[in-house]
Amino acid sequence: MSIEHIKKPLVAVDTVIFTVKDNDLYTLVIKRLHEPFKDQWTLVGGFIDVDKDESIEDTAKRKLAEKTGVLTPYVEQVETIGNATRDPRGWSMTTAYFALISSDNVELKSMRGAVDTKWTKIVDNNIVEKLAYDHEQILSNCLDRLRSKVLYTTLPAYLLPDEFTISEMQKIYEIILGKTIDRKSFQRRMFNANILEETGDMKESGRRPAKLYRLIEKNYTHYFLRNMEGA
Amino acid sequence: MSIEHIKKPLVAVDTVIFTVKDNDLYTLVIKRLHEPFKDQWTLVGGFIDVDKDESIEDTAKRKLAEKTGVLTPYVEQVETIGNATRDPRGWSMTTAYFALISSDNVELKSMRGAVDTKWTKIVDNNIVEKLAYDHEQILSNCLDRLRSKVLYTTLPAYLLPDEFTISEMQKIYEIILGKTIDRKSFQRRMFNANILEETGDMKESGRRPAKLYRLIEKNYTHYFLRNMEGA
DNA sequence: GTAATAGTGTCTCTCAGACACTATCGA
DNA sequence: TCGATAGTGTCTGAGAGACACTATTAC
Repeated sequence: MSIEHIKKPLVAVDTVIFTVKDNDLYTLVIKRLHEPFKDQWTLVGGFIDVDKDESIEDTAKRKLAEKTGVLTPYVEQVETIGNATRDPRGWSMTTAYFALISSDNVELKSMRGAVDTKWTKIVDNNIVEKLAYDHEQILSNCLDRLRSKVLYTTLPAYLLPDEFTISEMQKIYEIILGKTIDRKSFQRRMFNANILEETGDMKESGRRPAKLYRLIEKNYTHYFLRNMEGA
Repeated sequence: MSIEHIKKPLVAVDTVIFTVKDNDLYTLVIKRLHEPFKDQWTLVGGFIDVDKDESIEDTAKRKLAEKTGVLTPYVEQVETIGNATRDPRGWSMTTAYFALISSDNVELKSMRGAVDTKWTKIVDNNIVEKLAYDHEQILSNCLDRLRSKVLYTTLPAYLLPDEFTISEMQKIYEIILGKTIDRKSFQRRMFNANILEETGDMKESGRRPAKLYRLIEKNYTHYFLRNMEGA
């Protein structure tokens, strides 16, 4: 059988991009302009363009750049779903990624009056918008991956600005996990990991000023040997 | 732009199936019968058949069943690689899985004189056969995933027969990790996890007989909160 | 002074590593 | 008896959770 005669599935990429703003976790959704599912919300994604994209991760990054206006600092592949029923147009597959970006760094193209793109708050594992296709399942799986990694990595650092206080870092962890963490335990864990250095400056906040830190290695993720309590 | 005009990539599935026999970890490889890469070894895989396969995981399981003769008890998706250069026939992608099976359960179709399929030993992260495409990279990534999961899960149980001694279980862990584990620590960890029950029988071996155990829940994987020493 | 947040001291508990000791088999 | 493997007792140390205490700011 020659390769030309194989019926090929439709191939897409979808990314769940997370950011944290104030006291909440947000993700970016887009309104579809065409059928199927016209006017419904979806994740950031699209078909692979064999002419434009050198690799599948390029597709993810290109779509993200188009929607957020910046290069996303962290992108991780989560899963690929493919079956006969998820798209009414036929057998289709999608590779799902999740991305993290500091809300300080995101140039909110989407918030500049664009009606077809918006950041939506994640409350109790869900968002108010109904998502088309199986995108709610994908969002849920990406959230699970993020939450489980938060228990044993320093991934949330990608959600912080370049300089931050230890309390701000802890707050990000707490927002993702949806629960509070003991301050002393958190600080001991982070300081022992040797990933932070003091900037020398303090953050003034009206109360006692806090030391500012930055990551010693900007794109390094530390893996701890023990989980934080996940129960 | 209509959906029919999008140029679609080639889509394949490849699986690294592991088994442990005697004192070594093995994986199944296949010799290609056609160009490109005719007569070179590859992983177990093939193109998605949009008519036969309901889902992408079905493809993986179907290909495995064809080659091993049995339903594989554990299959996990690892990654999807897609780019313009990995296949000389054009932009192609593959979703990689790894599978685990007890050497007792595998009906070695491949060993019954088939010259195009064989189990090959993994020594130092590698096999003697050179693999076509980027399959060595895929093998390496699946091995990494397996090794890292062994440090905090009971996944290796899928490599054991239904009834086994705790020493046999430990041996599997040691073979995968390539290092010895303290017996007392290992037993404490497994017994505290509450995943094993005594069968009541003993395994006679010429020396002191050992208690036989089985999994309380056959398809449950326990996740520990702490890693074994991975350093 | 108070309120609020930053920062530290320290006790307890869990569990992994290390390692020694005992038990039970065949020869 | 010995050699080999099975099974257990127990000490140590790392690090997480809990929680109390001190420090520094604005008011």
